[in-house]
Amino acid sequence: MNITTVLRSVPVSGHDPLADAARLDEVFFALSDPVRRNILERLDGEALLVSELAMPFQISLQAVSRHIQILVRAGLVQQARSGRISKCSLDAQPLAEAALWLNRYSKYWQQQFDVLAATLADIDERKTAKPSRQRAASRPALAKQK
Amino acid sequence: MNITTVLRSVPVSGHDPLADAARLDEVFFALSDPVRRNILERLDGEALLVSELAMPFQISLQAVSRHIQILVRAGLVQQARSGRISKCSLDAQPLAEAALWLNRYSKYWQQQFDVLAATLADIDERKTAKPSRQRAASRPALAKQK
DNA sequence: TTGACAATCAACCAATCGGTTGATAATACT
DNA sequence: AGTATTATCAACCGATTGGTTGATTGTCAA
Repeated sequence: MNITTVLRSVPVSGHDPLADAARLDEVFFALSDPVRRNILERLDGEALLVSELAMPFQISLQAVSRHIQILVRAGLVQQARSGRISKCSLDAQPLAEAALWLNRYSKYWQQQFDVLAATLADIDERKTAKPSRQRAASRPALAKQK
Repeated sequence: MNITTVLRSVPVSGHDPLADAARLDEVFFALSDPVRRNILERLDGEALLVSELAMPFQISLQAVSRHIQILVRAGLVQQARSGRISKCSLDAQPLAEAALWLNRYSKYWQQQFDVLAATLADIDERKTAKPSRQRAASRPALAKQK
């Protein structure tokens, strides 16, 4: 694998701002529906058939098929048709672009996590000073969110 | 500030799954338009008037006003009306919910950053072994994305 | 071969989107 | 008082969405 392949595979924005923006439009739009988010969640780890994906929903198979088309359009799902069946698999790469865009604002919620961590630490400190019967679980995992 | 206030201010999903899903719908939909993303970008750091926000666009002020309504609906923008003017300010908190949802897939692009880092390290190693006139800039900043 | 099955296509529907223009409300300026 | 400015409301338009039902395509199986 050469460096060009790697760089092309990495979601660095700026290659083509116009196309990037349009792609972001489609990705965020694809994520704006609970059915489509559920499909993406269930495709995390395993490829599924359209009919399998449609199973839990109360809507028609045709409706689910069109939801999948929207995901394909956004580049989030790939379909491997083999005969009459169509295996759907996840392509998470466009999600990286979306996450990268959102990351611009991480400072805001990072701040909130810091407040939470500080408050928990404060509570922990008070409890340690005057021990009580029930210890609050410390949650470093939350603060690690960066 | 007590712990309840802090917890309520922290974007932990699961308080009300139904409402959370609907909120995510609105947030992701709000992000699916380049005009609205641009507005959010320019509200990062300073509050602006509707007319100031509308300035760079070729569309009517009314159209921009409605884009802002969509952002308000998603909870991303707050408007402080004072007389005939309306200062718009950013509320990034709903973006945290979106980022949290996306974070489920971070393992995929994390993997890609790892490949990039490894490849760059490999290139760096070869260049060090047989020095050449042009060094590739190493980019730990990318790998730090977690 | 015949029929069941997986998936998509096609046409239709009500609702919404993103834009327009025109009217209105509320404030500020001269 | 009269007028310009800021912003929203209202009505309209073409396009799209998300759902439906019905027809079609292609493959597997009895």
